[in-house]
Amino acid sequence: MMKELENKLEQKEVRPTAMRLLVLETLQKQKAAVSLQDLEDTFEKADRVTLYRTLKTFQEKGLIHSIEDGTGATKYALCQEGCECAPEDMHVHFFCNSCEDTFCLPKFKIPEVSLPEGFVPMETNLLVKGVCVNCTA
Amino acid sequence: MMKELENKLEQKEVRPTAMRLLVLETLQKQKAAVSLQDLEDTFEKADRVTLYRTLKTFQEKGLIHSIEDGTGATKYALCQEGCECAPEDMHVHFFCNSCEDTFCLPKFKIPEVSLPEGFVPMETNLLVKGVCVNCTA
DNA sequence: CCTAAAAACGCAATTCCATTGCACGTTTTA
DNA sequence: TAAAACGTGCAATGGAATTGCGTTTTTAGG
Repeated sequence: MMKELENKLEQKEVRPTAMRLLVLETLQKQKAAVSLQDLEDTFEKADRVTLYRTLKTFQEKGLIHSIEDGTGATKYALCQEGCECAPEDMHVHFFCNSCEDTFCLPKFKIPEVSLPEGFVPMETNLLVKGVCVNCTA
Repeated sequence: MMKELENKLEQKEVRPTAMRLLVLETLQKQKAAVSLQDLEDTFEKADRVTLYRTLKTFQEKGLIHSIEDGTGATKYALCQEGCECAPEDMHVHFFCNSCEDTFCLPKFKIPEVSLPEGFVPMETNLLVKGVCVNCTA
């Protein structure tokens, strides 16, 4: 199983260190996006900066993407299957006002947006706030 | 002219102090959204906190709205005519990667987004990043 | 196998932005 | 006009992101 994680890292040209494997494993388990603080809480022994740089590396290599959900803390999420984390492949993020979790909704594409003359779009982020499926019950 | 500004404030139940009139006047002149830092640079004599609270008041009273453009600093913009700054009246914001200005595009509505079963949307923010009309030349 | 170079890590410290507490002056209102 | 409410300025705090640098670990070459 660790082998799978190793492969995943190596495919993206990220050297599979112990720390990185653990972080990747954790990210895979999550249903919601995680913040740096969340990771710190998960790995109490690990250094904040190491985790920070791990996330940064993952992001640069296209393993994860970051999300600004308005809470002030950046959240991170692995892209699910089918999502390349590429700018063109834009999906929706949902922030739950109740549980304050942020979800990545790769299956729900952002509709085309019309812009004024001369504005050239490169990437698009759509953040929907509301109540998530776990909190509507 | 100052009278107009005064009226605008009073209509929103904001008492027209000297500082507030100046800030409002400045905001009206802007084509792009401004940050607290921008205001500090404009009014070097004014206190950061006063400007901060002025913006906060304006926002609470519905004169302006805030924008998170991913730069870390919150930007603020007056709503143009026709925009009520209400959650339902959602418009697009455009961040220029070149000049790093953020524009409010009230004429361009956010298309309806479909969400998974059980997710209830309440407000929506669409941030498009790219190159603005001033930088495409 | 050994060593030099490169990469990752850990700790300390800094920066940037947002926010709060409190004292003081001004405006409103009873 | 006195009390209360409000606005302003200064000092200080807090949270998150980020950098510097020395140490450890890993990699690649001899």
